[in-house]
Amino acid sequence: MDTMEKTYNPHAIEKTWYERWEKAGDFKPSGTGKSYCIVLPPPNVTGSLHMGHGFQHTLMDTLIRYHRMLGENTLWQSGIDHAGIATQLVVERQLELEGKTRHDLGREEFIKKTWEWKNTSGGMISKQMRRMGSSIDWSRDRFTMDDHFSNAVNIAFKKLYDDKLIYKGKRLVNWDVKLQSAISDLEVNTVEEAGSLWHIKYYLNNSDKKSYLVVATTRPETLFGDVAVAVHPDDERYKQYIGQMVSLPLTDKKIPVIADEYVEKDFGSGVVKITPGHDFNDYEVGKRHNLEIINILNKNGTLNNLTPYENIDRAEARKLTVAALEKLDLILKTEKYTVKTPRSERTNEIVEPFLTDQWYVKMSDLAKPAIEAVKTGKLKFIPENWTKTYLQWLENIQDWCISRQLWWGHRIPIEGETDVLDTWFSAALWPFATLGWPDKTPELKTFFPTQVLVTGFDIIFFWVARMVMFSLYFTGEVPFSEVYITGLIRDQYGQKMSKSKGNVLDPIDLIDGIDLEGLIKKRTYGLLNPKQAQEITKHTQKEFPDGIPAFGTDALRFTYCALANTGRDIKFDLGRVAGYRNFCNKLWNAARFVGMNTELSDDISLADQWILSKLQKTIQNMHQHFSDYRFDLLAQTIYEFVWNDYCDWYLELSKINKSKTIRVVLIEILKLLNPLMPFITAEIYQLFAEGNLQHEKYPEVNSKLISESAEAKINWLQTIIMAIRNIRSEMQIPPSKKIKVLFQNGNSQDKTLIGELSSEIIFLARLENVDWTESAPNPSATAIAGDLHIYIPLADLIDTGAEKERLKKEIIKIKAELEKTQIKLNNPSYVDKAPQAVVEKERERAAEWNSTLEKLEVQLQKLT
RNA sequence: AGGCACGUAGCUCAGUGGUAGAGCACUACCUUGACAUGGUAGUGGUCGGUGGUUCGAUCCCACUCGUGCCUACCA
Repeated sequence: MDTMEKTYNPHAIEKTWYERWEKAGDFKPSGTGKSYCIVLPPPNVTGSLHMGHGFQHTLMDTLIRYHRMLGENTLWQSGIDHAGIATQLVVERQLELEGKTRHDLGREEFIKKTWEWKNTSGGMISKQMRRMGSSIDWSRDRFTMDDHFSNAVNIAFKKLYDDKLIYKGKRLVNWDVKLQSAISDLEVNTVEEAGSLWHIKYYLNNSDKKSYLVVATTRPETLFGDVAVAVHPDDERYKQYIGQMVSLPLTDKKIPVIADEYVEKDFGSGVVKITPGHDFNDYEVGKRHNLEIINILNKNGTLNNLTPYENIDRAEARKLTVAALEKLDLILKTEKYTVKTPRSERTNEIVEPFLTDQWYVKMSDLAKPAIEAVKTGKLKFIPENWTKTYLQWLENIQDWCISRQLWWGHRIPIEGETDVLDTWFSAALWPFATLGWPDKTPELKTFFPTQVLVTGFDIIFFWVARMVMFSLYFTGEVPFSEVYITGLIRDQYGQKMSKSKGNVLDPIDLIDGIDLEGLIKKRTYGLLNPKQAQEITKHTQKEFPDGIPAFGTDALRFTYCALANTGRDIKFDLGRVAGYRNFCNKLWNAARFVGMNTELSDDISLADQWILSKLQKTIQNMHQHFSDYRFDLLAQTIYEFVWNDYCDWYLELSKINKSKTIRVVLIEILKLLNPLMPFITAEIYQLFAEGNLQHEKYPEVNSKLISESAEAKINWLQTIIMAIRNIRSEMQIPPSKKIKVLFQNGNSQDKTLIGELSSEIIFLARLENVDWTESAPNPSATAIAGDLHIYIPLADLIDTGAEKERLKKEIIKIKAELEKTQIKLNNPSYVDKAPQAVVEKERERAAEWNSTLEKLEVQLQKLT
């Protein structure tokens, strides 16, 4: 077929297809058949496509395309998340370049500016998603801040409020001092950092300065907010002091010694300072003992006028406090100590417990049905073990702080409120609000509940659980019946891909290729630390001395599928992409070969029967793996069929006898592969068939075409061929050298098949001819296949020494196997207790090996 | 502290209560009639360790050693 290049060129193929599909409306729901819907986890409006997206989108698209080909009414609902904090930070950073803050603009103006940013630079990702081949009906694309969606958010908020599931409360929250906003528990990461534990004297009697209690703390600067010190009620050392007063250092204040079980006797000194305004535990202790709450911080993390260090940041104030205490000789000792520091996921600032008014969703009642849904099997996690993670969190759930002191987001719909809602509040409505809720739209009716959610385990709490709760609450339905949890893509060493590590790969670069210079530029762009940039440049140079070649979308998609194992880490290895690029090339050339052969017979040969039978089993496995979400096995199954069965054997056999089956099977392969590799399959398909591949029906098993006898026969052929090839190779007989093969003995099947398949044997093993013999020619190389002896006369070919070595090697191998088998068979309890069939099979094996061994030994004798 | 994974060939990973697999890498040979992004043949593993159940364990159970992650209020 002269239209096909010799080498597969992804760029040329992928250029035009997507646009064609999109224009033709190929991705719109068909409107007929059973409905199938996946909602896309909405990428952040600030985001660009990273490996995690590429991976998850590929899996979703593969499912979507598969179900579309099953004839289902298929919708992949896409959209973008307004990403409150992330987006606000981006726009603020831009203002910063102009020397402005958002406060210079004012709220209205700032929001306007953010919309402008969204409309010009936001949503870059949808362009990249098209490059990945994601078959999305873009006309249904949604944005969480669209009018309709915002309305849904308001309705949801009001309903929760009216049902008393939303309340406003003054309590300690996690306060991000940089954002100057509350954040939720989930947005706080606890990291272990080197710190100190200061042992501070709190005098019982300030005037004589003799007796004191020792308080151990990691945060001495908060002592200005202390309202008590606490000991364990059973702690004999301190029992006598309970109820007495101590002097708070650096102040004139007297605070009581209280008893509370929260105190661990064995930790530190066994005496804890109680600072209800700045510690979650102390807050609870304070509530139990009716203690005052003193706030000593400003919103920006500096200390306030209740302290001597007004407007000085916490960290600096800590140093000053310690110095002041040291000066008064109030520090008994300072221990090195690993502190669990809460840091904001967004800004990486140390989060402060801070007393403010915030809005909360009461979670316990919402959680119950969400727990039930999983326990009753209405909602299923795949892999199953995530069920436990989900349940554990829901069973211990805390109320959710949903107000944020930001400007970009859904404003809380109540009189006089300036706060906005946590982005995850709107995200929790995603599966039904995108389909039209609260209106009773046809889409909602048709596609909700959806079938499966594909996402990473990192947002099970943030998103999955909350969608389930809200969905059950607002619609009475689970939002999806299955949740497929993917692993996280890491680099080839198992490291998380991150900008600061400089190990990020861009899916688009894997598709289009990138030179070393470009890659380094990308990886080091915007890095503040020049040393870091040097490091990254160095390891990038080492790893990609020639940059990254263009692998094409199909190869990348196939790789993602092949790597989708059941574990939680996926090490991304470029070698795999190259391998699957080669697979594309293999398929391409197989098609080219098929195209070159125009004169095809209608006869069905044994090889045809065999490949058709193998095809049925492949089809069966593909369906099975799709329903199990085993994308890795999906990839493996079709890869093996195409390469090992179709190319290595069937097309080779076809060189003797070309039938139309070579085309038939190729077309079936294209259909099977299309959901994984939409571009190359579409390109090849148009060369062989009319119509649109993605509208074709996904192949179904035709059990009439399964032929165990054809498989057995070809299997026999393969054994014979491989035996001869093995001899050729080990005897160093050049491939170009045509040789003679002689058969001896053999059962009736051997005789029939040799008669039937002699030309195949001659062709595949590169023989001059085959013949039967009464006795082994001497010298000759020998292989035994069951009853059949295969001889290759050596006289004019090679010295007998090599053959003797080869036979010895073979004999050693067989002896080892035989020994294992005999140990088993000599064990009376094995023969007694193991199933009859297993024992029988073992006996047959032993007999066969015995006979083979004997024959090989005879042959070895002859040569010696 | 609790929970969850993982440990199989040099690397990345499948897998099964009954003969241990793939891809990549490696070795040798081959520019044979689609494909050198290829072909053919091969090397390579006491399936983390110990014990138990079983006729039989890489697989099931217990313990153990490593690795990673998640949750949690020891200042």
